[in-house]
Amino acid sequence: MQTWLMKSEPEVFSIEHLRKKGHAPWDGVRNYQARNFMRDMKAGDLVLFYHSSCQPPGVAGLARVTKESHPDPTAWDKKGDSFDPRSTREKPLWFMVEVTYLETFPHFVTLDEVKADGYLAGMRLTQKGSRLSVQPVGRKHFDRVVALGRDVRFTSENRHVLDNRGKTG
DNA sequence: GCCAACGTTGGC
DNA sequence: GCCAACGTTGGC
Repeated sequence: MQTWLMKSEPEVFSIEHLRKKGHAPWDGVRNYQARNFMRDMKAGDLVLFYHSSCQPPGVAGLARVTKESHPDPTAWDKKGDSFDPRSTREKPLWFMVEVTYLETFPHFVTLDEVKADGYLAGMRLTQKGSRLSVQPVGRKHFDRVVALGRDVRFTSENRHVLDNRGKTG
């Protein structure tokens, strides 16, 4: 099983949208590298759902790949924003996968936290100029982000537990 | 809104 | 195949 990170602008499609729908086509990707990574995805692969172009950006939760790559029909929709006349039904150019909602982290793992975490050094996400909307994540990095996201000690309601440690004793 | 860092396009 | 112009991403 491989692990990945996929970016979405929450104003367009957030993890909350995915939660409500249950599953969704990850369509509209128009970058060759990202497309190639999606082609490598297998059903069952796990995905960090990343919110981009928002304040703050960061990893919001987890999803699972539930359908392997198949032609992206939005490339054929002349009226849509993702239309690409080079993609035909006979020779599709763009592909997509289906992702299914797994969980929203109790703690939203911000990009700043990812950058500051020693275990996460070298993640593609934080490398300069890296803009890929679909990218592989090493298993150790993946597990670390999940651990941060699930650690309720870091949630805003519980932050004082850590902040106040030692102040009274 | 700015702009750095890429990626893509198309003339030559 | 080179590269200038243009488009996009996405943090800031």
